[in-house]
Amino acid sequence: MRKLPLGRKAAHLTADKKRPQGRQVMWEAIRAIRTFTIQDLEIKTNITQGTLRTYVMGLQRAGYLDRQEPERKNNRYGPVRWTLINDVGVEAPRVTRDGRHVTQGRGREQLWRTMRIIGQFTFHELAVQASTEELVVAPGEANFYCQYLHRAGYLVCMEKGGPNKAARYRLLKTRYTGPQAPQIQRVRQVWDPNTEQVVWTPEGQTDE
DNA sequence: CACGCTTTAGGGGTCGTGTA
DNA sequence: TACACGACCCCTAAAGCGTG
Repeated sequence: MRKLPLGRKAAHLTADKKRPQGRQVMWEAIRAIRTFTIQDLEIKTNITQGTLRTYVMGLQRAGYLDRQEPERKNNRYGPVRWTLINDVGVEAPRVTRDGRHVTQGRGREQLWRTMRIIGQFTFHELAVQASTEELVVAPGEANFYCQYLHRAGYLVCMEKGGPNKAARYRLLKTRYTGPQAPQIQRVRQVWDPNTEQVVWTPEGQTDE
């Protein structure tokens, strides 16, 4: 039995429905049992204690969990018990191990949401509309995202781009698959986390 | 149980080149 | 000139292991 590869796995691998991964599984288990020890979670999720611990600590520091100090008996401490005190729903909170909320991915989320709201746009317009006080979306980033969503069939081109003129795109209503923004992965394939499908690859086949 | 270290990949962005 | 597009870089999340 060889050790599994270390490190983070690609999104399209971890999103396998049969083996939903990591944070979401832990969060669902926590919501199900409300008060628990790390051992309880380990039994319920089959996830190693170290991984459970990092997430539990992050949740505690971010205010989702309450920690009850272990009782001391026979000079030994019992296991720490944790209680869910801030249940925010089915989506697992994204926190670091020191309790900060993760902001990565917000840019794409804002672009995706904005596309749906404004309907049609050039990448310049999209970047402006998607920008907030906390996070300014760079036009280049909006452009990049548009290109890939166009290839993947989410966007149709209303007017071709040209000199001094950015292409105008429209989001197909039927291709709004859900609130989670499609991701462009390192390998340049487009992954839709809503449908859990690869919707475009550089090799060209987009349909399954 | 807390914490530090390591590894791999994702997110976000810049930059260079080709082109109309 | 401004857009299209690919190559590359930096930071860090996620997951695991080891140690005090």
